Amino acid sequence: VTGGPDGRPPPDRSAAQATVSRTLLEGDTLVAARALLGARLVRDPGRLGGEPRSGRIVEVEAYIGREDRASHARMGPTPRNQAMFGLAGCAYVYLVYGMHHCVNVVTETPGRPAAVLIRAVEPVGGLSGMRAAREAVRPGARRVADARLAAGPGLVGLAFGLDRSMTGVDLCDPASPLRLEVAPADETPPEVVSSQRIGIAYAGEPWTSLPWRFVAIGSPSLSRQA
DNA sequence: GCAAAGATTTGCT
DNA sequence: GCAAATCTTTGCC
Repeated sequence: VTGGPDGRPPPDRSAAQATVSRTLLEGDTLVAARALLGARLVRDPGRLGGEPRSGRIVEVEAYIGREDRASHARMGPTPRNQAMFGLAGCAYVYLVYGMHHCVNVVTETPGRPAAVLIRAVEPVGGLSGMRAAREAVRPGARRVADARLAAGPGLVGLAFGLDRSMTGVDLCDPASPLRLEVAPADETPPEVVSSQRIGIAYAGEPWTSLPWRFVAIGSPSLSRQA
């Protein structure tokens, strides 16, 4: 290893885990959605404090193109959804029902709106921070099992301290405060099953029936039974 | 300018 | 099983 222009050694990134490849996310959204199962969602604490929060992605949904009547991109680019028309690998975080923040991974090429909604994560690290976030929103609420801390799209946002300011963050950059890391090399890839997307009855057919939801079979952290 | 519904979660009936 | 919480964005007047 040679030194940098200023003579100092380059920063040591050998300990950092690799992030999900942008090339993968720039391709077919259904392929990317399946591939994201098993990957890790990681949040550096920053001003939130505590240890880094991380978890294994176990449930996702695909939203593809302007023609998808269930997609936020169905009415063309707007201030809210413009991230979906941007660079693959960036985050699109939106507020739903006035209280829940949900995070998507943008896919495909700029100009064509597509994204993968992260619907559920199996907590791996930083669980105390996830519990603290929950307690801050609902003081005295019933205590849930560790596996249920991020078992739904709104809960992922809460557990990882996300809001719309995270929109545009590059999830493929190892230096980002929020990123996607590949699964440990010794981990067996999850067995995957697809089914209909949830909560999109307004879209009508054929959109409501498309099998664009993917879950890791047997995970205790799914938003509902596979 | 205003009314309506939403890629949800929770707790009570 | 059902309705409330909560506020942004969209659709129509």
